[in-house]
Amino acid sequence: MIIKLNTAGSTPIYVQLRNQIVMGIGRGDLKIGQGLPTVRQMAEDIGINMMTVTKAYTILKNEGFIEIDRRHGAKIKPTALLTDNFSEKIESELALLITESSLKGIEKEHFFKMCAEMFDRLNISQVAGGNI
Amino acid sequence: MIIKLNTAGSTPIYVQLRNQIVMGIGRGDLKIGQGLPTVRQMAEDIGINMMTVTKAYTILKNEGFIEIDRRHGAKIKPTALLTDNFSEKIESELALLITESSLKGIEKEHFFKMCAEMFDRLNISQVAGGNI
DNA sequence: TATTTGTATTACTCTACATAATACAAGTAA
DNA sequence: TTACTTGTATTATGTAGAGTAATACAAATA
Repeated sequence: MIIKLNTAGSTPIYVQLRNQIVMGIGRGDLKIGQGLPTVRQMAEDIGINMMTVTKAYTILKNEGFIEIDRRHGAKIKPTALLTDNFSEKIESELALLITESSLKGIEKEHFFKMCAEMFDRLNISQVAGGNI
Repeated sequence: MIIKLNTAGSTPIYVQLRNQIVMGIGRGDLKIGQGLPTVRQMAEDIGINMMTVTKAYTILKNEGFIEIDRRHGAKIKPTALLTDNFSEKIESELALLITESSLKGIEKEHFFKMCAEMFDRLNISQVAGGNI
């Protein structure tokens, strides 16, 4: 999968990497059960420090999106458990986004249309022959 | 309006203040045409530095949510202009939020229900006798 | 046994955040 | 005019996070 980082922006690299992996799973570029590159390999591939990759992987592990096993490496997990924390995070971010959109004149119908398209574009899939 | 800040968290104070003001407009606590407290007053009210308030106000001004006039102070603007930048920001954040939600097992229908409730809760209103 | 893995530690530089103390021009109100 | 308030700007300081770099180590693999 191709990782695009914006080192000029203010968003931390480990956050960008974490988000790109999440989006990669959503698009189907990364499949459930598929292994991620090792922290050293990923660091070399995208030209950043190993510890920065570790930080992103650790967050993804804590969020339940991947599991890390020394024997099998990092793997994409099936549907992650929805915790109260994560639920609150999603709701508060969504509320802010909807308020901003509305203040900017985006109609409810248009917003829903955008959401529908994004949902339809999702392609969460499993790796061929994967035993989940 | 009541401003709640979480100084323990990692979100910068000026970002929290900016978000709270946006949400305040959306809820109707702050009405279009209404004046915001001066930077010095706001700083004193919520117990932070004047420059931190200035930072939040400047962002809101650049985003088109308020206008600052030395003669009239800071005022909430009517519907802000939707720029390409802001449109892209909303779309990318929404895409990430939808992907995360879906990976966490939140169904499309449930997501739409949340959105609908949030839209219905909005109460963007004008100040009484305000000449916009 | 040699290698790879995730993880941990320490040290260092750089930047952002927040506060503090002033200062000043523009506008307001006495 | 004078005194005050306003938004804005500057400089300095302390703290914390981000990112890199160089190692180190136990667990697992080949």
